[in-house]
Amino acid sequence: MTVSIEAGRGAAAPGDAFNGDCPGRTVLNHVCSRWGTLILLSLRDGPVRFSALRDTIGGISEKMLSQNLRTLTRDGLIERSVEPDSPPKVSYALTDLGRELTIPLEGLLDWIGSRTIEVVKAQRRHDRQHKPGA
Amino acid sequence: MTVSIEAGRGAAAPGDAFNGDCPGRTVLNHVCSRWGTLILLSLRDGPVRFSALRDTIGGISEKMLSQNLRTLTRDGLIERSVEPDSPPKVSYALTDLGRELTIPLEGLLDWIGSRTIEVVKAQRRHDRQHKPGA
DNA sequence: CAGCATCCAAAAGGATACTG
DNA sequence: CAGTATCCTTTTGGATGCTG
Repeated sequence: MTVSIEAGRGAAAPGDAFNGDCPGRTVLNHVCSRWGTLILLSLRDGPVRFSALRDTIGGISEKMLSQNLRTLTRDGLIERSVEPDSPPKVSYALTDLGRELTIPLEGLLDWIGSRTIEVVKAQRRHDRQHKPGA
Repeated sequence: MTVSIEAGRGAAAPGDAFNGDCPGRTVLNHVCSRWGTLILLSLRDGPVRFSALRDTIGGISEKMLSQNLRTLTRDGLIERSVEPDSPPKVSYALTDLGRELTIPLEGLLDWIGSRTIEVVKAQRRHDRQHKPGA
């Protein structure tokens, strides 16, 4: 089995995302999930409240938002804080760990912002060539 | 309903990943899917054959590999080429568009490689505090 | 307001069998 | 080798209703 482990080391690198059994894969899946990236990026400019997140991220349900928020909090990437008011005010913010992560994520977002048009063109080109319709 | 488009702007930016209806969201989902990121990153060092990809990406099934490969090809991010041999040799390579994308993606992978340990620690800390067992 | 629980629909994903 | 097709399981996600 091609599980080449760094000579001598007792364990495979935990951060190896290519290895389906490594924690790194789990982290990748949390961060790079349907909603994870958008949630993290929504927090770039400071703490944001639950309802604001829901409004910022088009199409997310409260259930999914809540669920992802819990996962990312557990991962130490974001932090939850409650102001004991009535009605309650809960906001979420990036931790230092999470903030590091937004650097490549922002690069990804920027790329999408500028290159999506190219992708759409490619899709159309592809569809024309492969569905020579009648 | 509630399709509030940012007032003032003539059209919603196609690349706005925060908007659930924009092509940018679709692109984000293709790139940042369970397998998309790993496939793209597997192609960093040049063309790779189907079976090699399957072996590199731990846990992926042939079905998912094939499916994602088709999607990313349609998006213009990777390119499929066949050497007409018997048995056939098919390989996949990044396009210029796809290569740009690997820059932030690589940043993400690097972060995972170096910070996964911190994430695991955070998870354990969290679990200890929230499951005060007995 | 922020959220969890429940129920149900839809999509992703895996195993297997089969083709050029 | 490099897939496709089919079937079936698992996961994801949404709608709704209820709490502090």
